[in-house]
Amino acid sequence: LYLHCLEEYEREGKATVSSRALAERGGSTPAQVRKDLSFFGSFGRRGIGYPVPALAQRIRGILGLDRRWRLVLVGAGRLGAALVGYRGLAERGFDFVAAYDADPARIGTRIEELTVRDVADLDADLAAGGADIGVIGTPAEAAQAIADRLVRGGVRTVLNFASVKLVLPPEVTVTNVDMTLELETLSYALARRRSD
Amino acid sequence: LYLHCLEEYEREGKATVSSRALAERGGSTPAQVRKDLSFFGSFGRRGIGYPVPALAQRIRGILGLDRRWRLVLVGAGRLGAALVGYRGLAERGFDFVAAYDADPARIGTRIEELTVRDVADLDADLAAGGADIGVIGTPAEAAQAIADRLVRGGVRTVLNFASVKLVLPPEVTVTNVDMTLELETLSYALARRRSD
DNA sequence: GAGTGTGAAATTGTTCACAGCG
DNA sequence: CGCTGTGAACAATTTCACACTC
Repeated sequence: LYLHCLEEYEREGKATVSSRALAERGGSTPAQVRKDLSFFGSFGRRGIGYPVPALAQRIRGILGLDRRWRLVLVGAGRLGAALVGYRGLAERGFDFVAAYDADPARIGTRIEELTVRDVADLDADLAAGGADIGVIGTPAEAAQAIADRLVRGGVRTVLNFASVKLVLPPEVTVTNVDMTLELETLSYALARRRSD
Repeated sequence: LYLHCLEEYEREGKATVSSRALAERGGSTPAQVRKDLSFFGSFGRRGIGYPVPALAQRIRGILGLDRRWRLVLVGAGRLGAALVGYRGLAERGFDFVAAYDADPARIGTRIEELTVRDVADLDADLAAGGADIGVIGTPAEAAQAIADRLVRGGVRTVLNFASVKLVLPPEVTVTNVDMTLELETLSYALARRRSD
């Protein structure tokens, strides 16, 4: 989040920014900003603030955004296609190198520069040339089996859009994006409002 | 999350479930489960556990999932189309009642049963028949202006897929889903692994 | 005996406030 | 004088442990 704010300031041409300014943009507090940033080192100058481009570059390094990562998509439905087509990801260093599906109607179709491959090829492909991040866009029922195959193929990081908690070894990092859950949270906010 | 676990147990036909079992499925701890559930009341029986269907129904009520909510989509790109087409949302009580876009090439096209309308009609449509939740699938640059118009039209709950922090009055509940942010988090996990 | 509900203890996270530097 | 970096105070959350019930 700090990086996103810093990049805004970069575009505005600001040379330095104070913890107070960062906090206002990021929805935080000045003390919180200073504590968070100090975890990784002393980037600011007293009396001046934080140097915008240098700190942005530093955070990019910390986050590993100074290199490119190889992504494979499994489940090339509309959501998957939306992701592959999203230019913002390539700009940030995330390259989709393959897309897979189990549906014969989808296999062979093109999404941007990728041709959708048969999910049966997944294991062999992973063995041939690895991937850094596996993106799961399959229905919930298929997600766990696909995740297991990704991990067996050497993938240690998974972005999961299926609405199930994946059970994977602890060395695998999983991030879940579950629209159902998000909407249920909003539903709770709406329900609260009505009864108050 | 507890509701999702309970529904799994419901499908399996289990009549009761212990805090320990819920914790294992949900990736939590037994004490945490008991504290969380006790916030809303005493649902369990000592020595037995929690009654699965009754508790699920109770949580649905708490979350407001015992009624239907009206959603409008603004920004009918691939992501938006994927959301409108996702059957899981209708099953949970979330109905898309309209979709809008600014691109003349998209206006008039169909997404499932919806015809994409001109975003210029948004304000009048909201005045005519309200919506509960606004879903923003526009590019980042357009998101704030659309959010303002949604709020002026009476929407008090927003699901935002654009990669910007929306500034809105405090009575409006915003949930952000930002793939870029999620992938950056995974990038950090990958970068950490390499340097350890 | 199994398992909830809950105060009290332990831990974790946030805010304060100020010394110290540019 | 403005603003960071940080220990100390404070607040929130999680875990413990046990009385109580089925």
